[in-house]
Formats: sequence, structure tokens, C-alpha cells
Amino acid sequence: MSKIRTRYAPSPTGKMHVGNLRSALYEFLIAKHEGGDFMLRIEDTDQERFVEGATEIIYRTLEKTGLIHDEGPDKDGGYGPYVQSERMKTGIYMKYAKELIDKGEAYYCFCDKERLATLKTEVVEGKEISIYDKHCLHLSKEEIEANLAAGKPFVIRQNIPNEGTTTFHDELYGDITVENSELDDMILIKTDGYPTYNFANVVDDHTMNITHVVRGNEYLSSSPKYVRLYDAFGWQVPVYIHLPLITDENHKKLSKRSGHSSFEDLLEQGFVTEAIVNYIALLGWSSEDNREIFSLQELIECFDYHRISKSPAVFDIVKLRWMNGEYLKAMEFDTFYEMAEPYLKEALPEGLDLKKIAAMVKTRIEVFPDIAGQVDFFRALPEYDVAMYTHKKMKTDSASSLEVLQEVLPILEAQEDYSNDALYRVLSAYVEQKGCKNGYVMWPIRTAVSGKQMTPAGATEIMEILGKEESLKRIRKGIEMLQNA
RNA sequence: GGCUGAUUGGUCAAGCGGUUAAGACGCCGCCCUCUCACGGCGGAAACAGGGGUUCGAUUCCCCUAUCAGCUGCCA
Repeated sequence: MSKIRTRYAPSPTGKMHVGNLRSALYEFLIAKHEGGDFMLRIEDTDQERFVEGATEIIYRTLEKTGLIHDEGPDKDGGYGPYVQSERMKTGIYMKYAKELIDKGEAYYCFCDKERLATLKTEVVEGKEISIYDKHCLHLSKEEIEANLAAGKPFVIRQNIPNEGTTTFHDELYGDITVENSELDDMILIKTDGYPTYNFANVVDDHTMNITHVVRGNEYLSSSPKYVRLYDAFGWQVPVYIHLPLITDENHKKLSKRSGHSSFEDLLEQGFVTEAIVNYIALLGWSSEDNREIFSLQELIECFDYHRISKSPAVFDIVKLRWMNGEYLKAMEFDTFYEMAEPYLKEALPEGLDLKKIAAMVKTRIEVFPDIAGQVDFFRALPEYDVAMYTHKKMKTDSASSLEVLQEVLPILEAQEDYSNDALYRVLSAYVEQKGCKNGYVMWPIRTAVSGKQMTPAGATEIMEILGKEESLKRIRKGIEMLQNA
């Protein structure tokens, strides 16, 4: 069996959508799992939709996610992508289109917009539905020559018979058959000389020796047309693998408006690349052994495309957050710190021990922006209600808290060593002497120094960070509040 | 409208004729605990509906419903 070759063939029209990224990922994995090659081809035949810089986004995203392609024109010591507009300069598409004309599988069409408009027969949901009537198929050789010589604009259309059926095979969906009469004579070459996606795609996939065509589900119903093209050329039809759609929480096609739909958006929201890749790998695929956490390398080893599912999947940001949290927890501390530092600096005043705070927060956040809400009280004691001192389980209330804080204040004032361990020792001694539960004294202290219901660390750790002066200040404030309550 | 496809808990998702219908996220409870989180344990929660085929259907076939995609000189 020959080597598997797949390709990712995006059109440069904007951001890298997670659906697109998943296609790239699966295409990469299908090839790599079998030791095959993965190619990148930019499909920029639509000059109107071309977005400046979009190619660079695609390039950067693939690089960052590790989906590195195996061949292409030289670029910066590596491989650049294949670009259709570049390939077009060689005249390759026109050459193949003419070959089809010679075979009677395609024909020139000189119909203008006005004539086409007369074909419109039906309007459904605001869209006009029409099927081309093969008008120009019946032009005589002389008429065609004359039109061409006169420089009349033309397109080249695929010639599909009105009789019979066409069947193609998809690895996941099985055999799919459609009536030929349902198939329009699609345009292969546009008036501007560019090939349509439909045509360029087939020509390129064949000339690039792509063995497995992996693409979105939206092509499923038009695939018979592509198969007819391969057959018309006498080319071997590739293996088709159509991927299920990814939708938003409302089961609608993921749109830019969803807010979390592009790779770049997700990075901005504080997700790490590996978690994003891992999560989208699971959107439409599952491993045999039920595992969920995979590095790219592990995905390559485990990815069996036969296990790709057929039904659409909802992009669940909540689960992505969970998975991102898993990656943060598993991350080496130094790496975590490096990534968390900007967020910590943003949220905290100068002079605090950022590393200690980072360690506190590491198992408590899912994405980096969560940090701010966790550590805000270090900067300034928030306004809080004395009701917070009452905790059923700790068996504390305003009165007990006041008593504890008043008793503990002189101890803490006398204490010089404000390290976590020393503070804990001193307070434990107090707890023992008082004969109460740990929480009975820790809860009011923690509340006083943080002013929050929940904190990323216990009372003594917080005091260590805050230092003696600030800690005492906050405790005195607490006493004052409780006295006035 | 036509065509094509899909349909297992809220979400992802195992299952490929016989199962107490896995697991994960989320949710709830308990334990751990200087709060929360982490970790551990447990719980609620699903085969879209109707016909067949079969000794037996979540699994196979048909119909209906719902959703999606296509129906562009967009990809």
C-alpha cells in the first residue's frame, strides 16, 4: 500500500476557526498515524473574498499547534504552502479544463447574467434556485470559435448527463448515491479565468497525489460531482473522509459571533495551545480506551480515523475550561509561572511574592484570566459584611469571632516570624490551649485578612504574603467592624 | 421546495442483535481540609416517535419528526 498523503486546504478568508483547525488536525493525524505526509494548500481562487494577512494566520496557527506540513515550495529554510493562485500562473487549470472539453465532459458557456436570470424558477427561503439548461452545450464549433475570437466572456462548465445516478464512497458515511438530474452543470473555470474550488480542488488533489481527501461535511452532497470529474479524467478517485460539523450551544454552525470560535480568540481568553488541540481532537473522535488527555504525539499514535463519529458535535467551552485546568495542573511550575506572570503582575501591587501566589493559584484556576478574581484581595481589603464571620460548620459567629480576634491580636503583634509555618505553629498552640477546632480560629482570621468568602490559601499563608503590618491592620479592622456590628 | 446526511443523559461520547446502556464535563451529596480548590467516594440524568425483520432490538429495514448541510462565476 502506498504512503498516505493528506492535505489541509483552507481559503484565506479570516481567522482560523476551530472547525477549520480540527480539519487540519484530523488531516494531519490521519497521515501521521500511518507515517504519511501532510500538505498545506491555500485555496485563494476567490479574489473577492481574499483577506489580507489571512494566510499568515493560517501559517502561524499551524506552526503553533505543531501541525507542520511535509512539503511545498521553499520558504525561510522550510516548506511554504502550495498556493492555488501561484499554481494558476502555470496554466494548469485551464489546460485540464480544455482536456475535459476535448473529451466532451465539459463545454464553453457564454451565457450572461441576464440569460441566466431567465432560468430562475423557484425561490426558497430567499434564495433563487435554478439549474442550468445546457444551452451552450449545443453551440456549434463555429459559434464557439467566433465567440472566442470576439473575446466574449466565458466560463467552462462540467457536462453532467441528465440520466442515471452517480455513487461515491465515503469511509465514514458509506455509499452515497444521487440522481444525475439533481446535479447542476457546475462551473469549472470562471469568467476571470480562475478555477472554482470545485475544479481546482480535484486537479490539485490529483496532481499532488493526495490519497485521502478529508474535509467538512458540507461537501458530502456535492461529492458525486467530484467523483464524476475524476472519472472524466480517468483518474483514480481518492479515499473520502467527511468530517461532522461542529456547532455552538444552540446547535447552529459555529460562527464568528460565538466569541470563542477561533483559535486566536481562545488563546486570548487564556487557553493553552495543547489543551485546545486536545479538546478539539475529541470533538468528533474518541479513543478506543476512553482516554481523554492526549499530547499531539499521543494523538498520532492513537488516532484511528474509523472512530470518527458521524453526528455533529457541540463546542462546549465549559469542558474546554476543565481540560485547560488539567493542563495547568500538570504543567511544570516554572512553565506555569512564566505564563501566569503577566496576569499576576496585572492584578497585584509591587513587592509581593509572585511565585508563592502563583503556586497557590495553580490548582484553582482553569484559564489564566481567572487569576485576577482569585488574588484581588491582596491588593486591597475588599468591602465585606460582618455576616461573613458566621460559619455554621466552623461553629463561628460574630461574638466568637470578635473574641478570637481580640485574643489572637496580641499574639500576632508579638510574633516576629511571619512565615506560614511559624504562624501556623503559634496559632495551633492557641487553638490547643483554647481547646477548640482549628477552623474556629482560622475562619475569623482568614475572613479578616481577606474579606472574602473563599481564598486561594489559608489564613497563615495569606498573612505570610501580606506581611505583619498589613495583616495586623486588617485584623484590627475586623475587630472594629465586629464591635460596631 | 428538492437532494444528502445525522439523531444514546444538558454537553462530549462508548456500544456495532442478547449489557444492571460504559466513561468524561457539568450538576448534587459525602469525605479530606486553616475557607475555596485539588484529591477520594457516591448520586440524579439518555437510546426522538411509530411500524416492521427477529426467539430477541439502542444496534438491521421503512415511515414520521427534528436538526444540519448542499441547492453560487463561495469555499
